[in-house]
Amino acid sequence: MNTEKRVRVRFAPSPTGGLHLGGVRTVLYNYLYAKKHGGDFILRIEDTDQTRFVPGAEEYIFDCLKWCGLNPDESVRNEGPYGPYRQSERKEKYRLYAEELIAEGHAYYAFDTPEELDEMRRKYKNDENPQPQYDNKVRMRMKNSLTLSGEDVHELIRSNTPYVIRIKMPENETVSFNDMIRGEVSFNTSLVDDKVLLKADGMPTYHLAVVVDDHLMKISHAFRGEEWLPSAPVHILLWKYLFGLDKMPHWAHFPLILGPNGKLSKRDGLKYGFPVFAMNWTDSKTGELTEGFKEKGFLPEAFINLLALLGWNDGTEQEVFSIDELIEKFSMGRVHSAGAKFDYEKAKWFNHEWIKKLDAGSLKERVVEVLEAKNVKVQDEKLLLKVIELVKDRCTLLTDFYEQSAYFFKTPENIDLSPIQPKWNDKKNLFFIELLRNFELENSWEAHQLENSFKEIASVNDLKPGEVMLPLRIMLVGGKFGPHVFDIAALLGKAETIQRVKATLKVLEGA
RNA sequence: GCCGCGUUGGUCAAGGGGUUAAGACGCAUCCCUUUCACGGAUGAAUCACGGGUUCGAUUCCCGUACGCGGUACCA
Repeated sequence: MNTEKRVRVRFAPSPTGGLHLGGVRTVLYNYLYAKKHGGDFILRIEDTDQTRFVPGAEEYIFDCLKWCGLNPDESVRNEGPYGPYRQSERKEKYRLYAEELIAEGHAYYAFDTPEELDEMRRKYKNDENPQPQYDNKVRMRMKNSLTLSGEDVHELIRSNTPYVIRIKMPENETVSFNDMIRGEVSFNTSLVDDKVLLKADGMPTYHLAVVVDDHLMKISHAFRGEEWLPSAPVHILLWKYLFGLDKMPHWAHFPLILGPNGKLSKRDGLKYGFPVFAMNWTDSKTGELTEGFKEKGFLPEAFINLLALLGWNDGTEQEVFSIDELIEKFSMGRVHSAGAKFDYEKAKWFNHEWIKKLDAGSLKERVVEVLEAKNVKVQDEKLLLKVIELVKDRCTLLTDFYEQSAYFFKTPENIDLSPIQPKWNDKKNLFFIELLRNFELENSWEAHQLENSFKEIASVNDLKPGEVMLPLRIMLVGGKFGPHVFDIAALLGKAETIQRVKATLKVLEGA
């Protein structure tokens, strides 16, 4: 195997819809590995299935990667020397290799129609073999260049009979390779089917394309999800036949990210109320919107962090990592081999940690976005920064900034009086009238000063400060939450504070 | 069915022949706080099972069970 070549890794999604958590983690591990080793991260679009073309899906993938900060070094948007980076545009390249395999006896033409394939499956299906494969046991009974005469084959091709090219899996050989995460993995070739390499429309299947492109693009390390492990022997053999095992990239198959039942799916998200895609995705056919982590209020820093730790850790107790720390500390050897169940509670914890960790300046723009989406206008940036600093500890998702800070920028529409109304009395009313008078005379308008005079007036009125602090909070905030009341009043300013107290007092008096 | 990969608290997990089997999330209780959080403390909760190997297995080997993945002219 090539050990000294420049590190080049690739993420090869098929642009068919939303970009899944597991997909982003695959991107991340590829990216981290590339950056750690000073290599290249390539994005290759696997769009060989024309029936599954989804408009906008490719752009969406770029948007997601951009949001995550995992931009490729080479892609359809940033071509390197190994383009094109879209497989549909490389169509012509694959046939040659498929023909080469046939010439060497490693593949064959197959003319079986879909109906004939169905029939074969029906015929051989039984309890012992519920899903018959097109393999060494049946290939000699099918319509292909192994069973037909050379003349017949030529004639069929000449008459434009649709055909595919299948790999001819050897019988009873052991194919093994060394997976960077799992160690040696081996397969008996008799149990693997004769996968289609080139489809009737002339497009390659994933199996051919991945090998050819990894070779042509000089990929040094091929990383992908565990769902690909069963077809690895096909890829290994293709490497052996076409380019030589010594040129083959190093492999690693990442553990799956599981949902409550099996491989995490879009459905799980819907069912259990958490996002599965990186960003919002709208199905163009059904119009169905699937919510993304971004829109749910996740920071990309946290999203990356949580994904990195789902299947990997650095062996210490550290859990919060910046992307630079991840690049520094990542190693394939510490990636788990077992699947990890996604835990949304823990995901939120990561986000909370990142909100607490980031300073107001770095949070600013994203908070403005949240507020403006809810029609809260922010004019005063200095105020905004102070507000963020004051409330960020109590925001788990970015969207929480709305509830936690909107009242600084506009008078609350709903004042929840239920916690104070039952205990409201003349004594408290008098207190607030006096407090208001005091506020009017106050010059410094600073939290400590406000608190001191508040307590003084309370004791003069024979009230415990606690009895009137909650009412003040509700008058200013609208509910039982938020930072220290006097910090709130200080930031609200004299005029606004007085106005809010007056307004609510009026309601309470009227009741 | 067959093939492959897995299996440490509910979840993420460290550890890997001798440990009181870390830590985190979540949960519970308490402290702090006259709100809600943050923070701090404490607690409940784990090596799937059976055989080996060994003086000694959670750790190594083999089975079994279970889970997941694959079994398409989809990736």
